[in-house]
Amino acid sequence: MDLELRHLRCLVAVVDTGTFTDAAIELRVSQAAVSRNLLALEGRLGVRLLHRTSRSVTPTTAGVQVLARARQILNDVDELVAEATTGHTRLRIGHAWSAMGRHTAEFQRRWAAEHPEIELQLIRTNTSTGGLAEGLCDLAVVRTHIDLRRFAHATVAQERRYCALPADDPLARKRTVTLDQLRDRVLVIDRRTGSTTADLWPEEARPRIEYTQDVDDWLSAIASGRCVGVTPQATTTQYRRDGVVYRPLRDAPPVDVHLIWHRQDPHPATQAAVDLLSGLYQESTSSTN
Amino acid sequence: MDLELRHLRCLVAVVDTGTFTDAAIELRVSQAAVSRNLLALEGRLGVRLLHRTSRSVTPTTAGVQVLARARQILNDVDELVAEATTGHTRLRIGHAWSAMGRHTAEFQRRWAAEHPEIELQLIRTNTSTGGLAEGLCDLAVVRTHIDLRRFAHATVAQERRYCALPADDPLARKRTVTLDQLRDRVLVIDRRTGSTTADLWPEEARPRIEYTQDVDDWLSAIASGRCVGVTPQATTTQYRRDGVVYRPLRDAPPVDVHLIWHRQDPHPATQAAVDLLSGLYQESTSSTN
DNA sequence: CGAGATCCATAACCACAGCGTATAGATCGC
DNA sequence: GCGATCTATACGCTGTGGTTATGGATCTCG
Repeated sequence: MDLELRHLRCLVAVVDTGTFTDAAIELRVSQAAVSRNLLALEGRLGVRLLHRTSRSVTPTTAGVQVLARARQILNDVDELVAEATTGHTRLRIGHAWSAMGRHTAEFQRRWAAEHPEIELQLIRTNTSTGGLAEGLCDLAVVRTHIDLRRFAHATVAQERRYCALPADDPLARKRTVTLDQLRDRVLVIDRRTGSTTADLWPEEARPRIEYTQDVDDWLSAIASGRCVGVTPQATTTQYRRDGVVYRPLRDAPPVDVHLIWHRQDPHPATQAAVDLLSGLYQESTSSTN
Repeated sequence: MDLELRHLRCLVAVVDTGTFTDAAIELRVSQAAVSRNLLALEGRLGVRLLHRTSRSVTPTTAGVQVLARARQILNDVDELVAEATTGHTRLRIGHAWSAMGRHTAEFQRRWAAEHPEIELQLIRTNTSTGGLAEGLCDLAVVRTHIDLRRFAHATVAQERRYCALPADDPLARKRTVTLDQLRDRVLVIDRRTGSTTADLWPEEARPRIEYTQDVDDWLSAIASGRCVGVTPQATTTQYRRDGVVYRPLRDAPPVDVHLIWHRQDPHPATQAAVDLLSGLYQESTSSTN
């Protein structure tokens, strides 16, 4: 037997109303139907979801878990229906860290002007595909070098890499830094966004490496004076902290900034967004260089 | 007729395989069943989802939209089943902006030590309830003063407000600033996070107000020298930019930091998380004050 | 303490939703 | 224009999910 929405609807109705009987009324079916649907659901999942006492029904630990997801799913289904029936559309753009840099505001302005009927949702993600693989967005702006065969893509910019140093580090007195000067330091890498940073050095001449789980930790590690970091230029204006300074890495290759989207059945507005974003990046590179 | 997962499964199978016939094989039903399920779905939504030519099937504009959501939903259902059958659990904590401040890392460490069986997901959100009302998380850390009757809550900290000034502003030379000194400036408010900022001034003596959609714009507006901003203390270490400096607002009341969660059927680990977080905030206020 | 009320599970039955088979209709390749 | 290939429709039939009825368990209260 396959899991169906019916089962989830029963579950939330029962928990919301507090009894099988009332849930049945709300769902406009008989109490017996509710009972069997829940037994079926519990059987399918292999877990008891509800404590039944003869006076009231409360979810078990597992029930609470399932309940949260079930509510979410039913909500998404409602949204799906609403969106399809009203013809409303939206474009979700995932941007990793600060890959969109300064263009965010201008992009939103122009998009609103050119495509007022399509709602724009900007989603900040830190996964390697900017949420595209997970279906969280229709178009993503990323830096990490992902498998470009999986997605359609456009390379819109190149960014210089910067070195993040403790303010009192001797290297901070220089205007620029080289890879070799970092060789004997401890390099801190943010696991989610810096996965390829280590490859800047040949395998036999790498700094010692530490990992952090998010940007806050990453900054803290550097501010403490213990580590140095490497990051694309655009992030340097956004993630700042006392005790951390940024210097250009003179001899590191630049990072590509890519737009990626689904090769098959792309969101209809994707091409328009790609064009607009490419244009913005284009303008800025030609003017600032 | 109610929408069921069966319909969505048919849709994605058809688009993935490219034909009704192959989709039917994949789903282990007859081709006719697939055909009718899709007609039913289209009927329910009132939109044509697929272009049928006798050679291939491609989704319409509306189809692509629905498809993305359908994939998401089916994925969520799979996760629900997997989670329930394996007994795996997770706790999702939504934190608005930087309301968790410096505690993030330490909290993760301690949680992993004390509850290794419960996966922690930290979700950055900017909605007024930190994603709690939308079902995106089980527990949220927020500053905005929401309707506390809707949720269970605990107040864990109070934060001083700071004023964000252009670096070359005359007020930037002072150590602290007062509300009255900002009265004739332009105050920029981030629409999602600063909804109550304006209330600091009596209605008749308010600065002129401008709104921005996100933090980047907010910082830009101040860096340009055009505006000033007001923000809780914790954000000042995380959102920095050249040309923006922060000064304590001497006479503004502090902001409360709340934990909020669902009053009924809370996630089983919620109480443990509340206790741990409260403890962390407690320690820091007693040590830094 | 026992009668009644209340609630979930089970049983027995039944209708129709949804499936399968067969086929018509449409479109493409050759 | 014929065959191949695809979707839609027609038409029974089966089984799923519904109904009503009832049993068993628990709580309420006289």
